[in-house]
Amino acid sequence: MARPQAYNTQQVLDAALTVFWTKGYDATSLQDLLAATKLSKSSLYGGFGDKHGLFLAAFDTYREARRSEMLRYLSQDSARAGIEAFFRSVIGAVEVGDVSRGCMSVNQAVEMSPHDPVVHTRVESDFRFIEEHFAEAVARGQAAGEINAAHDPRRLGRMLLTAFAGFQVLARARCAHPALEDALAAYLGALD
Amino acid sequence: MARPQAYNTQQVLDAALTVFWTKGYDATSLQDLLAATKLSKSSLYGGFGDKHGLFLAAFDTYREARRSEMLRYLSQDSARAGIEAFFRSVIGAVEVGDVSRGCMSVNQAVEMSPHDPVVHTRVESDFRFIEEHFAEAVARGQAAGEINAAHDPRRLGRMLLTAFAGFQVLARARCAHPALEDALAAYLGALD
DNA sequence: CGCCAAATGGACCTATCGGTCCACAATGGC
DNA sequence: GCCATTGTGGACCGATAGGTCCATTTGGCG
Repeated sequence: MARPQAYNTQQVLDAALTVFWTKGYDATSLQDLLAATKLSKSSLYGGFGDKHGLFLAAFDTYREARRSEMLRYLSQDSARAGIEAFFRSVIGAVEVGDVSRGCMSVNQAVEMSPHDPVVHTRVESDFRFIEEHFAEAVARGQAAGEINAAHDPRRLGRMLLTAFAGFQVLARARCAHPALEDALAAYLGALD
Repeated sequence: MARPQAYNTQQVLDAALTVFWTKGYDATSLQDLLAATKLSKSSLYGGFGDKHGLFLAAFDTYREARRSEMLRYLSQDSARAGIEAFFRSVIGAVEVGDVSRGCMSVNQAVEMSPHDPVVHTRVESDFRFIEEHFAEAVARGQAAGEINAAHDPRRLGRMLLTAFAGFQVLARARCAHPALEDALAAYLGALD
């Protein structure tokens, strides 16, 4: 019973996500969101509570998508090649679209995490996830003889996490590809 | 002739800087700035043009201070120890104050650089500065036998730049010290 | 067919946003 | 001591921020 909702929740979240990801939270106005989602104000507030609620919902779909994307890269046969491919995908994302969006978790680590405990928790969780899966990939690479077994996998995982965050910042600032390729080469060398 | 200005420009810039650095550009309101600087609106607009102008002026004092700080660390006798000390200072800044501020250039690479060409230019310049001085320090360390001479200094400089940005992001997100110490150890290992 | 409950459109609200303006205050030169 | 000039306080501005409210629509179920 009752009137069925006229919008597709996932489509709305995707549209909202694009705006939040590109412009950040504060710089995104309700107007921007209404224009992007084609929702009416009441539908937005009825369906998602408020701007912050919509943000969290959109952010969560982003997080989930990015996590599985990372796992897809890392899960290839060669763990070392997986790590390389993952970073190369970050480099490749620099020129997509007119604005480089970087990684939303990194962006939010900078923008909201310091002042918003709810966002902070999510960002922390994302970073832990990244670190752990890097460490696991490193261990796998070591077992396969692709990565120097003298290194502590957790240490390298933590190094790669900082590398990841740094790459995403430089990507958002439209850093030139060669610089990132050079850095990547150095990181891969550090695995030897 | 004419009435003398009642405020100290540098003090005002420092006060404004603290707010912009902590909260970011968009989240900082005129009210915040007037409260922090104790200026009247007309003095602020008369002296700095507008919010954006004040931001740029404050940002520039920040950039200059941070550049010389970096050089101070790197210029010690052992280039390798200088690099280590520099990164350790980033780690040490995590717990200062109630909000971790990170590096304003990194923060602005995320917040404004994608949409603001003027800020973008400054951020790019800062990153180039950091990369170059890392590379130079690496070369110096190689000449002194502290760093493996087989590495390309520019590559390592670029790696350390990504490391720097990553550290600052994690610092702003209040990442725990041990994780950053581990990452630093891995980076230092990569210099061997 | 008619009723109920949820979804919707859009008017409306207050607070605050960044910014302008002008009357007045304060000084150094004459 | 007065004038020219710059600095300052605060009233004022339109635009927009995020958010609420209610009348209307819409569809499934009895």
